[in-house]
Order: sequence, then C-alpha cells, then structure tokens
Amino acid sequence: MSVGIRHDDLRRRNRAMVISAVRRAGQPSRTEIAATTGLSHSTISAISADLIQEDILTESKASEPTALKRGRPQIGLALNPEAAAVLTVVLSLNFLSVAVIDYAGQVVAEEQQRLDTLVMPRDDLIGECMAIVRRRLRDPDLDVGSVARIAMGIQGITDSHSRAMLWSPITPLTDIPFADLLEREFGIPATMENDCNMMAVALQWRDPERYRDDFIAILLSHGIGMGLVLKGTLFTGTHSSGGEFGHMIHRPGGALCRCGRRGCVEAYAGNYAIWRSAMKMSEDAEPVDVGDADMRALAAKAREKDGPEREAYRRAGEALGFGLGSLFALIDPAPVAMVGVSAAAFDLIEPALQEAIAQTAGGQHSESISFDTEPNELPLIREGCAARALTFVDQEIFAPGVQARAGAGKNVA
Amino acid sequence: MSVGIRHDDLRRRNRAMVISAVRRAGQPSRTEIAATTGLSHSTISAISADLIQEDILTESKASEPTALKRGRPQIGLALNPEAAAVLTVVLSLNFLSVAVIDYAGQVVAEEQQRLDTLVMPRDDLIGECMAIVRRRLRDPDLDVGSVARIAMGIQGITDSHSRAMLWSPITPLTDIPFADLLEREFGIPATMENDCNMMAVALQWRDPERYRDDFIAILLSHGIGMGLVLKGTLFTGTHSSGGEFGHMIHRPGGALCRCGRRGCVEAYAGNYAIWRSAMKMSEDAEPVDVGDADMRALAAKAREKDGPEREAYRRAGEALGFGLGSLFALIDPAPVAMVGVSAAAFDLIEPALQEAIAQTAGGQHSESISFDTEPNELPLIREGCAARALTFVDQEIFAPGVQARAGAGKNVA
DNA sequence: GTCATTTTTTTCGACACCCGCAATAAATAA
DNA sequence: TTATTTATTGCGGGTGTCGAAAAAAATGAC
Repeated sequence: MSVGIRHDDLRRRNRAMVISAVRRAGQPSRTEIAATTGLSHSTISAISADLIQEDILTESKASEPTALKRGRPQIGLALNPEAAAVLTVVLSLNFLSVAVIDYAGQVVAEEQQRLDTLVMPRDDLIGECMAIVRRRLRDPDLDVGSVARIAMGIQGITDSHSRAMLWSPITPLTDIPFADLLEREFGIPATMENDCNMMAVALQWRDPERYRDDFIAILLSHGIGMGLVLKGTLFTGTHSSGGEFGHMIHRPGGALCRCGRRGCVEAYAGNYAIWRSAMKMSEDAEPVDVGDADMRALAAKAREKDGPEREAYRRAGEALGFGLGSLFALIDPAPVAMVGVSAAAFDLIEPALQEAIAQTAGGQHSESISFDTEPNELPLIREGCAARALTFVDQEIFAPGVQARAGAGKNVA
Repeated sequence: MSVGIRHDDLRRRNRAMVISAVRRAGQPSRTEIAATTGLSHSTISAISADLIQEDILTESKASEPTALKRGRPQIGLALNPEAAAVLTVVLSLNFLSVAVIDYAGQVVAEEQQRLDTLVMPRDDLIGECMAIVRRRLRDPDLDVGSVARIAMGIQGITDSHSRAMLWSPITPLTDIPFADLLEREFGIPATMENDCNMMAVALQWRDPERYRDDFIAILLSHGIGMGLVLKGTLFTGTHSSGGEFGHMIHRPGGALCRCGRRGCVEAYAGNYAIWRSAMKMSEDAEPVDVGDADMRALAAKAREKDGPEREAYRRAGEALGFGLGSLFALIDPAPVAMVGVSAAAFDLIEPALQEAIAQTAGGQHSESISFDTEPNELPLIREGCAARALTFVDQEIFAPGVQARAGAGKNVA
C-alpha cells in the first residue's frame, strides 16, 4: 500500500502479464491475450513484438487445423524453450534427484541417487547435493549460461524467505542454508522450498481449473504436512514455511508425537502413529520410521479383516477429520488433495474422517469439500519446484524492474 | 493476475495512494508523501493540486511550530472534513448505536438505543435499524448528500461479500440482508461487517505500528470470535466472514457448545461455559446468556479464593491456549488482542493459557506472542466500521476507476 | 536591512506508454 | 477474381511521470 506506481513499472507488469498468459494458455494468439488481459490489441502487439525480438517468445505458425473459421488465422505465441532453463533439486528420505527443465517446462535431463540421509554428516550431505548439481550443469548438451534459477525442495521446515532448511525428518541436521550454498557455489539464484508447499503449487500448475483459489494439499507419510493456497496464493508463515497442520492439537496431552509434544494430529495419523497403534504399542512409544512397503502391507491387512490394523486407520481418520474440521472453522472448507503413501490407504481412512468432520463446524459446507488422492509425492514436489523457478524467471528476469537485468540467461538483451 | 494495467489506472492508483498517505500520516507535507511513496515531487505536487482543487484535501498552513529548520516551511496536507461523511451502525445484544463521522474521521453525531434483540420479530428489528439511521440522516446539521457510505457491524456470522447477516447470537433470526436493505432504503452504498473483523480493522487503524502485518483480535464474550489480519490484510473466509476460532475443536466429543456441536473452544471459554463450569453444572447443560455484571462478579469471586470459579477460568484458559496453539501451528505466532468482558478477567485466564500454549507447536516462537486486553468491544467495532467506510470513500469515490464517479458526495467534481 | 543559504514546491520540457482508428495482411466464401 | 471476415500492425494523440530548473518562503550572517 505504501509504494507508488512509476511509469516504467507499467510496461514491466504488462510484459510479465503477457508472459504469464502465454505460460498458462499454451499457445494463445495476440487477440486472445488482449481479451484476457483487457489491454488493447496495439499494446499486446507491441509487447509481444519485443518479447519475440528478445527470443523469449516464438510464433508457432502452423499449429492446429483451426481452419474452420473465416478470416486471417490466429498466430499462436509460445514460450521459446531455449530462452532459459531451470534446475530442480529434490531431497527426500534416502533419495536425491535433480532435473533440468527448459523454459517451456519440458524436462531435458535428470539424475537420481540413493543416499543415507539419516546418518550422513553435514559436509557429506551438502557435498552430495552440490556434486549432483555440478554433474548436471557440466552436461555438454546443456548451455550452462542459460540456467537461470535453481529451486530445491525438501521434506521439512524451511524459513519464510525460502533460503534455508531449518529442520527435517530426513536428517538429524538442522539449519542448512541450501539456497545460499547453491548460489555461492554456482552463481545461480536459488531457493529452498518446503515439500508440501511445492505440492500445492504443482497441483495449481497441473490443473488450474480444479485447484484455483482455495485448496489444501496434505502429505500423509512419515509425518503430516500441509500446503495451503488461499485466494490463489500460497500461504506461508511469517517465521517458517508455515501450515504445520500435523502439529495442530487433536487431543491435549494425548499420544507422543515425533516433535516431542503430545496429542498432535501427526501422533495419530503419521505412518509411525498408525504402525504403533496397529501393533498395539503404547501411545508413549518412541516414533520409528516405517518403510513404504511395510505401510502397504499394513493397509492390505486392514482391508482383509477387522482388527487392530483397521482400528489404527480409523483413529488416523478421526484425528485428520477433527484437524480438518478445526482448520475449516478457520479458513472455510476447500478441496483437499491427499498425497503420499497413506493416501493409497485413504479408503481405510475416509469413513472415520468424514464422520469426524461432520461433528465440527467444518461440516457445515461439506459440499465444498472433496478429496483427491495421489500416492506419489515426489513428482509433485519436483513439478512444484519447476513451476516456482520458471515463474521467477518469467517475472524477475524477463520482466525486470528498474534495476538492470541480473545478467543470467543467454538470450537476455 | 489476469488483468493488465491501463495507462489511466496509473493516476487512479497514485491518487488513492496520496489520499491514504494523508489519512495515515495526519498532516504530511508533499515532500514527506513523495518520500514514503517513492514518486517524484512533481507527481505528488500535481496530484495534490488536483485533490485540493476538488476539495478533498486542504492545506493546513500554520500547524506546529516547526520553525526550527531553515528553508521554506513544509505545508501540511490534511483531509477536508467536509469532503464526505460516513455512517456506522452497530447492532449488538440489546443495543443499537449509530454514528455519523466526517471525512477526517471525527464523530459529528451519534445516537444509541436499547432494544430487546433476542425477542424482536424480524420486521421490528429491521424497522428499528432503519428508523435510527433515518433520524440521523434527517438531522438538519447534516448535509445528507455528503453521506457516502454506511457500514453496519453485527455480532455474528456475515457472508463473505459483506452483504448480509447469516447468523447471530443476538437474535434467533437468520439471513437478514442488511446491506441491501440499507442501500434500497437510503440509496447509499452499504456493507454488513462482522464484529470481530471490525475489531481487527480498528486495532490496525488505532495503532498501525503495533498491529501491522500479522495479528489476531479475539472476542471473549458470550461467544468466542476472532478477527485475523495476515500480511497486512483482513482475512475472510470464502463462504462467510471466516475465522471461527471459537469453533475449533478443543476436545473431540467434549462439552456442549452453543452451536450444537461438542468440544468447541467456545464450549469451555465462552461466558456461558465459564459460568456453567463455575456453577458445577454438567458440560451437557444448555448454554444460557450471562450478563456482564454477573461475569464481573464471578471474576471477583475467582480472584478472592481458590474454588470452582477459579477452576472455571483455568479451564477456559486451557481451551484458549490449546486453540491458539493449533492456530499458531498454522499461521505462526502473532500478537493477540483480547477484547470483551472476559478480557477483563484475563489475569485469571492467562496462566493456564500460557501453560497450554507451551505444550503446542505454537510455543516455539513464544517471543512473538504478546497479549493486550481491551474490555470494551463496542467502541472498537464502531471504529472499525468507520475505518472501513472511510477507506471505501478514499478508494472508490475519490479515486474511482474508469466508470464515472457514482454521484454521491457533494464535493465531487 | 540586505543578501546568501536552505528547503519546499511548482513549472516546464522530454520521454514512455497505452489507446483508438485506420491500414494492412491473410485466410474463406461467393 | 472479388467480397468478406478476422488478425495484426502502424500512426497520431493524449496522458502521466520524471528530471532539472525556477520560484517561493523561510532563516542566518553581515
């Protein structure tokens, strides 16, 4: 509210808007862009001429056979894949993966690697991350100069400025400033993103119709995480990545959570909690990591016959339902995407979850609630990182403010 | 994201910004405005010349003795009180109040009235509201043409577009479209605002230093309500006024709440809940309305000696603490203002509240949490309504978009 | 008391941006 | 081949902001 609009900001913003219109719509014509943005044809024409001249956009002449209409055919505008590239790094439990993505959003190279994140010393963990990025950047097929942004995603809590990992379940290490480390090492601007936030960004990117203004992505895995989009924008906390849905209190003084506190939603619905309950262990038992295969076996057993396994999923559903109910009391109901290995067992979870929600204020607008499931979180996290990085390039590099272009990217001016 | 910036929007926005700078700063000089907005002196000069010419701003020459500096003295700019007026209506339990406020924010007239909201039929309730507004508008001292906006505040749930009361604890009636009724009756644009949201707006208006980006206003009264400001803007739900903190679940299946569900925070911390607990009534007992005087007596007794009264406040504090803890897990800790009659008993509530928060994820950044108390909610609600209405006039009437000025307000054009 | 200095505000010329309208381009239908 | 339709571009005009210089209004020094 406190800063005015300068004359030169105008072009910057409208440039950014044309780019974003092209990214969203695929191959829109100038006329379509003019219609969606409300700007005049002349303006769109001028801006797109600039962008084509700068090799950011290309004209994709012969696209579809739209020949059904009379009149001059529309010329589709597309993102030039070679305008820039971004690199994504996803670090999860015992697994590290990297991908290089062109400006049009296509994966052009990738590499994956297993590693023992839980026991690696600090320098080794950082070293492996740097090494895999370095290998990809040295790829002779890749023009290194075009890599304009690195986005790293990690399971755990990051700071609110997307610079550092503060805490993670995949390693006992804390406070690793990955973004700064990557920037210093490779001279490319980088960010450190939270896994659940990237899941939410990816859902919006994949299906902007379904996931538009308000929705929730919940990770059901070792821990319980959440990415929250409100009014079309990702919600992040003021101190940290925010949205620690898993640590809302389900039962004051209740079951022991991995975070050391008691009664969190996660202490009933995290993998370890379901396992603990199914094995009839005490609610005070120390949380242990349970493999995905074990969880799938557990779900199979729960489906087979009634017993402690089924009861464990029931209790998880109850905790999630009351948690969602409280959340919905605050932000109003919204579609929910359940992601992660326990999302594959959502059939076991859902009945108790629905029953619990119905007992809360969130149950009022239950027609606004829908559940999607997606068992595999890693592709979503990577897509989210790619979306983040590309959006940054769109806005900050190809539509920069007064301060001259940062100099990254081969096709820039 | 989808709409472009036109060339004429520029002036509109910068006009709005100059007005808002003057409203915030009191009597800033053109130079100060240029500094805070980042626009050039020439631009500020041109815009303020327009605004003065249109009688929206005035030059307040001889203000303070700033004669300590050399050079041409600054000329303060001030809002012209006669540029417009707004009217606020606050409807609360058994009480209706109206105020007329000039463009500079000063109350120029007010009227208050007792009425039995709990038992009034629909037509009577609406009729009394219309009548009191009509009386104020007929005041010969008031230029009716200058009343540019009506903002009505009510205890209860309103719709997300600020048009109607959906539900309220002060009346069994539901779904009264007050905003539309007022507009139709008086031909003045109107809104229907939620009480707790207005409390939050008022806090920001009163002390923008302390209540700036993120903070929470909680009403501790018959019910428990919340107004939430995130990243500097009021948070509202997608369906309703949002932020039903009082109906987050504290204990699944627990005490009976006024909303008919069980275990809500309000069922432990609302006036009726504290009363019920202090009187050793069952948690299933029907909620009853307790007068403010009775609540003050109860608090006095609790301060006097340990007993069921003190225990009741302790349990209220526990519920509020766990609720805040869950809230803070989602949005990160922020300053809290406790408002309402039970805020005067916050000394009895706070120990258990702090203890509970410490057991939650919200306890991590406890240094970010602070508590203010304000026992009287009505003045805050009125101020919030006034702020809302004046901001509307600033932005929509005195800095309108392409569509010509709406014609309200005598000094326009 | 006059003049230099300092600070604020206004004025003026230049430039950039967007818009509307007319012109041009490229297709189909007659 | 020509008329029609639709998309895109070119041009002139209007408006908004900026920077620099001028004007205004005070204080301080001699």
